[in-house]
Amino acid sequence: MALRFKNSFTRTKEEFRPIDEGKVRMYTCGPTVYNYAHIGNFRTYMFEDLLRRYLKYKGYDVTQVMNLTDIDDKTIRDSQKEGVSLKEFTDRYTKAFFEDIDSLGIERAEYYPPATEHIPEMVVLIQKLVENGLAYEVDGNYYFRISAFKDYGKLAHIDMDGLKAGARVAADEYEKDSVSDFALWKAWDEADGDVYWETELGKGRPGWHIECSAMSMKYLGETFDIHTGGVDNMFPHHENEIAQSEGATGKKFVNFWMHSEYLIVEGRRMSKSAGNFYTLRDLMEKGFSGVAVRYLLLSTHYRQQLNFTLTGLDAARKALERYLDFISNLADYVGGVSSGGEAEQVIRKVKSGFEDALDDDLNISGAMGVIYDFIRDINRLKAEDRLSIEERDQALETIRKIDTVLNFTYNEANLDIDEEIDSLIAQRTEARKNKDFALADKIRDDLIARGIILEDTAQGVKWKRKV
RNA sequence: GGCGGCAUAGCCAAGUGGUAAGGCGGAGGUCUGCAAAACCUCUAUUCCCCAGUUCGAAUCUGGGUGCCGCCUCCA
Repeated sequence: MALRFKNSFTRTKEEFRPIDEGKVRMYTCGPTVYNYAHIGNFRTYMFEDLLRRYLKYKGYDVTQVMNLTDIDDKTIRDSQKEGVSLKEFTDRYTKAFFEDIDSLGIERAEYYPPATEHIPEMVVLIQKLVENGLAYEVDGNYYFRISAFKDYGKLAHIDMDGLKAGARVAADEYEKDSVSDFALWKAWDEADGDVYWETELGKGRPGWHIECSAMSMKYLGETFDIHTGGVDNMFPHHENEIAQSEGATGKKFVNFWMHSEYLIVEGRRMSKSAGNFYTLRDLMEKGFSGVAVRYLLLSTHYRQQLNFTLTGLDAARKALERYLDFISNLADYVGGVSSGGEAEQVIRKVKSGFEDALDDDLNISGAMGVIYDFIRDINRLKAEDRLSIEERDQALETIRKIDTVLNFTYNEANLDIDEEIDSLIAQRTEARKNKDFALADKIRDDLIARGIILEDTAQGVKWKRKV
């Protein structure tokens, strides 16, 4: 089956073909570094991680760019509130962002351009828009003239004439030609303090949308393959990016637009302004691991709203445990007789099922379904001692290949041997030998309280950390 | 007012014309000192409601009900 993605632009599933054979260039809207990112943000980054990992699994050479918005109203406001420089402020949250994506096993993009390091590129782009008659200046502010760009609204399918002139239009934007025109460059005012750039456009700072146009085209070219973000970015942000980019180059900006749905919490919309959000750090403080959060965020299809609950996170943790135990127990399996071709069939089935599902617009639920079928089938052969060493190795190789996409095993490196635990296990083994089960069980319970789970197997005592 | 999405078991969720995947939870069993892990069996006569098309519909059409999102800087 061919790889197909739902293209938000055409609103249909289309076969994916990159511009350059074997290479994919993608731009993923990144964080505004003014706070710890919440799990809704990470839901989107997780979808993008799945996308890039699956593209790599399919053999594509992926170049991904994720911007870091380190200059906007919020970063200025909050850094001033704290009395620290913009740089010091945004550096702190940039660092936190990278720590968090590491905790979640999200693979690094090739480029993380910060907006503040690309002011000259933005200025050039704005000048070009002025030249093309698509931008105008009022008191040092530059705006994009939407009425001059005839395709405006084609991504979000919004008819500008039909827009309700509503209460959400800020009162202080009266100087624009049209309320819908958006800012490309904002002239300095006192509230900006020492945050400004002296440029050919004057003293000021960029608008929000322009950074994505400038930086995406710098690193990926004027036309590239995939652009992603949360659905809320579709309008106006992505619509504006198209207007800015195509208005400047006259070329098609992006071939495939992909948008992830919201994560909601207990059935309600989560947002930074509503204050009902969980950061990754909040969940880790409650004792959940990054990989459990990863499992939850990854295992719901990206175009489906994900209703986050702590109960759901716990269910995800348990399902993940089954997956991890499968791999770990399979690796320890000493082998039995050959299954006579059954294992091979099971392996073939999971490979094709996994790929067919993900080829179909990243249908992760379908993919997880066939993986759990595979786990049960192999475990059954194991239970019947009908899995040879060779077959075991093939099964292991298969699940590990699959795991390059899912990446649920990245915490395994943490399972380093702890001398104290070994010594307690030895004490317990001795107690069991002496039929002192009360002591043996106490040691086991104490370890469980510390997140260490013991299993008595035919090959001896195994231990693992709670995920 | 405009645009769009969703409704499948206690919970999460796949399935877009051929007779309901998978996970969590629950019940019983095998194994075990007891557990854990694993395996086996069971857990939706049915997919929000009504009507229609069809040999056949969770899937298509029409109508209804309920929930949600976007409509100018929120992933």
